[in-house]
Amino acid sequence: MPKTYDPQKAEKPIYDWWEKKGYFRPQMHPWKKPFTITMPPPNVTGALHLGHAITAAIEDMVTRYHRMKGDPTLWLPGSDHAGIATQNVVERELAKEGLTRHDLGRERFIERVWQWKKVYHKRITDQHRRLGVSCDWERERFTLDEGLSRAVREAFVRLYKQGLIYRGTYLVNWCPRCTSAISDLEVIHEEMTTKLWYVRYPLENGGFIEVATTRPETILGDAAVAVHPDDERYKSLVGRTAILPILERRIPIIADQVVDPEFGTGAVKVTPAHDPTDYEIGQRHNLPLINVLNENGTMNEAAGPYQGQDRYECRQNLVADLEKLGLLVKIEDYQHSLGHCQRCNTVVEPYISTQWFVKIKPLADAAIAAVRDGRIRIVPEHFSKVYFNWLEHIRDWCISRQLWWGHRIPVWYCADCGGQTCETTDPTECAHCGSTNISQDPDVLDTWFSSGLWPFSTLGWPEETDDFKYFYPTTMRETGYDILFFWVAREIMLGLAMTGQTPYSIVYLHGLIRNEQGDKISKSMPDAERYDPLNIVDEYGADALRFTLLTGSTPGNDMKLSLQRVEASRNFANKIWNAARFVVSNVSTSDGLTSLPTDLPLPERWILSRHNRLVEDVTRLIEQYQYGEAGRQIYDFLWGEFCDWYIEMAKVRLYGQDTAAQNAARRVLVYVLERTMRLLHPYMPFVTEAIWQNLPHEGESIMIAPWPEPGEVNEEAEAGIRLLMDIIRAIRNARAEFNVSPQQRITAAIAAGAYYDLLCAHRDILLSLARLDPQRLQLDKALEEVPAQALTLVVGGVTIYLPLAGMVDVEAEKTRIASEMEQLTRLIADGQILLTNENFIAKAPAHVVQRERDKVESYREKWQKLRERLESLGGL
RNA sequence: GGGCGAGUAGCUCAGUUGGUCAGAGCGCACGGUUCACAUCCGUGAGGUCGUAGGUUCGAGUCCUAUCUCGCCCA
Repeated sequence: MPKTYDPQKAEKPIYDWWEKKGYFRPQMHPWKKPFTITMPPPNVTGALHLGHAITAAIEDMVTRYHRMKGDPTLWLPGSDHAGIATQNVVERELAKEGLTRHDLGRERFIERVWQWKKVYHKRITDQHRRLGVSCDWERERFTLDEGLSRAVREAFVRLYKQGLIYRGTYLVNWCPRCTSAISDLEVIHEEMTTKLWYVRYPLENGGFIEVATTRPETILGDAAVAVHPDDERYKSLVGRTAILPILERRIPIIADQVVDPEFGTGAVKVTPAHDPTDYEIGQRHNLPLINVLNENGTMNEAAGPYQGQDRYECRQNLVADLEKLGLLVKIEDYQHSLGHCQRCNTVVEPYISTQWFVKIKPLADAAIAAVRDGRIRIVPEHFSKVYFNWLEHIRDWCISRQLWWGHRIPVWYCADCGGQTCETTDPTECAHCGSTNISQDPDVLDTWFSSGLWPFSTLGWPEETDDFKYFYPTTMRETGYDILFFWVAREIMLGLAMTGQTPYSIVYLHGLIRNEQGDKISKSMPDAERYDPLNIVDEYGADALRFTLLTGSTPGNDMKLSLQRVEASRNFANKIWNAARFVVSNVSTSDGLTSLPTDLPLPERWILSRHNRLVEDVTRLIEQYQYGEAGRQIYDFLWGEFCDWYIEMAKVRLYGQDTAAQNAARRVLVYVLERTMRLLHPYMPFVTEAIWQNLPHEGESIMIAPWPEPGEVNEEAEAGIRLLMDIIRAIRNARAEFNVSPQQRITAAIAAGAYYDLLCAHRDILLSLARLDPQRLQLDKALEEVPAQALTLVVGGVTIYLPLAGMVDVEAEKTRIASEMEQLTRLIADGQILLTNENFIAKAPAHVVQRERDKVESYREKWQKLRERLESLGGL
């Protein structure tokens, strides 16, 4: 084993070997309940970022844990066609060649996207492999696969036939750059400072009414002016007619409750075709829908003289014209939130358009019930509230997109009778009149419609495949909280609607990864490369990145990833690598794992007890979804107990003469390290495999080794070693305080009292770890004579005298002891108060009271010993 | 406007059923070529756990109010 662990060299061969061996494929034992998790499919055109890395780290950790537990474990990978995002990317590529998708035509364009998909898909899966994911690549799926497309088709047809999917002409969110409708969720509201224009509309028969607007170009689509019915200022104007500037259309002045008298002048223009509130006013007052925009954001023929101008160009020109006419009163700064397209950041327009919608209320109600009655548990729990809050106020879901890349809407329109035909197989004639003069809807479905079927479409649904029957419902959905609505809620709704079952029983939500400054990491950041997971893996290793992500965060909380932490994790990998090196160099292959000698010495009983405790705690924490805490405990045990203490104690025995003790140490070193590597394996799969292969072990690979079962805890051994450690620490502390050189062996006299046997038995450990001089260590139950010029340390009933030659000033030592006694007096007094409190004695649990009593008792004992010392030094 | 979360050592953060919970890593200071590891070892300094009340024998841990920051929805 080389002196330094090199992840760059180690990781790739290990991964290839695992994959070749088929360890990622589950064994389907019908009598066992499987653990199933489907991977959130990354967008096929992107690159993996740290969000994917934490997803992979958590899901792989959970997967490896369950696999080792013996559960038939399936982690199913895949990717998403990501309609708008992918189409945008490819269109941008085409633009470089001076082409649009229309130049290629639908079929050739889609071919082009497939080519693109192929390249990026490979890149993403390679990146995932670098992270060590143990997913079953043979079951990998893509949302546009034939099988998944059939699932989409089936889901659409079923919902259509149940009347839960309908087509209608409504105001939708329209992105003029994507020239497509988008759903409410895909609109990003951003607070912005814009202008508020105050415009006077002339009244028929003279006078004016003044309105304020943030979008003057929509004046061209105005159908009315509205005021609040109780607004005294305008009461007399209601029912009269205003004349729209420029177009000179006659529009009514109406009264409606929704008008806010505080906004602007209290009178508002009403543009039913370009504003949701105005749309509702229009419905109530029977106003015409006057659409003034084209799909691409230019003005249409209804805009009169402005036809053909871009919406913002028109705005400018219109305002200039109003000014010329003397109708522009003033312009103010105005702060409000503006909707932007999630994919291209273009300002979204409310736009009248014919689209397909899912009638969401019935689905949402079922999804709410599933979480409310506990069939699905969300971790962390507080996200349930967020989930309910959204589903309770949900609006119908616009699922059609005016794109080419995606699942085409399976509805055919009849040119003869106008009827719609919607079937799971492509129809050749109209279902209503039998005409063959039918044509398919040109639009495609929202990507999230297919993602929403992911937990079962990937397993073969709607076919009753073996996989579907065995693995569905899946166990867990693990993802970032930012797509709780986009994805998780829709999966639950569609899962219940399609399969009658919840798609999983646990939703585990992780937080977002940010940089040191707390910014969301994005491709546009100047130092984005530093946070490219692959660069981090190259520099520190996949294990280091994974361990950092897993232990650096708590569920649902964002994490600022600091590269210093990744470095610390890399150091940890190297630390255990070296611990293994030490163990391997001291054991022979005959030091097997199966049986441990009975009658083990104290340090061995201690580390085994600590290890057993660890197994129990880690298992419990993982079962409670506290993955970070579990990982931290493994770290603390390996570094803080196994390396810092047990290995050091073992050295004393290994290099000593007692062969039985040597043997015990060797066996226990291997036993504990091997089992702890298994605990750590889900967190750091590569280094643990590399180490495990060097240790005596049973089986081919650590990733299919069984998860350790906890054994006995030995309180007595833990107490004994705790005392030894306290004594050693106290001596080291004193040495450092008095600047004794680390290599210098010092004299000590120890009055061990009741612990005489214990200390005698581990005299060599004391000598070695506290660097005492074997010739000048006096160890007795009690000491008859004690040097005056010595430092006194009282540790749990044991008194240690360190005559640090010439360094101890008796007067100073007396003062030090006195002040320590004073401190103890305070602690004893505090304890007394508590112990004389009847309420405390009566109400606190017995073990808490007992602990308090023991504490006070030990303070008293220590105080007494210090007092004796003080007296022997001649008091103060 | 509605909802959610966070405020704990200089920095980044743990602390899940209220009773060794006042912790870790990094940073800092001092000392170290101890035969696994300088990607290391030993020792140390530092926080009245945002603020004010309350519940309780006992509260970073529960309740109320409040301040600051962040996010989501409308």
